[in-house]
Amino acid sequence: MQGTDNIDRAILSILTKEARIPMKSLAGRIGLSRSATTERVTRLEKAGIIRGYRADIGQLDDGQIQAFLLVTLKRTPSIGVLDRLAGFPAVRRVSSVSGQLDLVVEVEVGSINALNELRDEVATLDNVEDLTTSIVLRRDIERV
Amino acid sequence: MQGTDNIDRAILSILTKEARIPMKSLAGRIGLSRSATTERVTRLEKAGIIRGYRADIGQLDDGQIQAFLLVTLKRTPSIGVLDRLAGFPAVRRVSSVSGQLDLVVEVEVGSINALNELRDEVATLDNVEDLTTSIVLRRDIERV
DNA sequence: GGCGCATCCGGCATTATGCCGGTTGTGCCG
DNA sequence: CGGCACAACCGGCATAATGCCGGATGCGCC
Repeated sequence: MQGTDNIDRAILSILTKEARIPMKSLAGRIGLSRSATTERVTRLEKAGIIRGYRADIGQLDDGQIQAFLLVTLKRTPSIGVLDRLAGFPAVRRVSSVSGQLDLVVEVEVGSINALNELRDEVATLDNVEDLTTSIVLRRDIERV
Repeated sequence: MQGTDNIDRAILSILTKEARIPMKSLAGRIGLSRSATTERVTRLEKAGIIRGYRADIGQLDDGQIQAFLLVTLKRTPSIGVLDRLAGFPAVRRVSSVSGQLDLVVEVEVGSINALNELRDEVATLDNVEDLTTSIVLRRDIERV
């Protein structure tokens, strides 16, 4: 077994845009048999290179808002921390970019509690320098 | 037809975490028949609520870097602009949050050209106020 | 009542998948 | 050199999932 080669990169590139594509079609596009393709994808999944498959949600329901938590950290957070945050039902997306944490949260209007709980959770991180919560109504968001 | 109800929210919640789940399993979890579930998912896709399905890539190859383009815009960009940017092969993710544009790009080490081309493309947007390109090596990123 | 419509269900033909066994190429070592 | 181990590939068959119907049910409305 070796690392990620060009075929794997092609697979990742396609799956990044069409995660629900049948393995047979994926195989056809990259020029391999179905079984070989499935094998590669499985390997990528087990190796943690493919972390999972997510539906890309465009618009939100009117009955919901999106909240953005922008947090400045002293150092890059561990995967464990990010996974814990991502485990919150309200959390849509977590990204971390060199010392900055960016949460995209979906909350029911009227139940800002979920947002506050999450905010508290984030605040307990030992390396938080600054914490900003901005709430943006759906209409202001064209795409997230 | 009506807007997004609780069943749809359940569907979205599951698909957000397991986009490749078979419709049959999804149906079982939300307590509907397979055909009804498929119908709902199809409706969500056509309505643009589900924009697509993406593989969530964890680690990157050692032979690659990630580059982050942080752009400040005068106004929220149109979906067309974002889609055009997302069409670049190197682009992993595009997000836009109330006037701020955030590109996550994957580029081969040594072929910074792809990054520069993208940077130029972004610079042609008519409402760009500020453009910052930061390049972060893989080791600095625990999760994106 | 009777109509239109959204939503649901089950079934059947088609397609995709999981799971094999078998082949090929490559590096290693006696 | 011959043989071995192993990764990576292929095709095939039983099983599972999907696409695509027809038909039931509930609801608002003229």
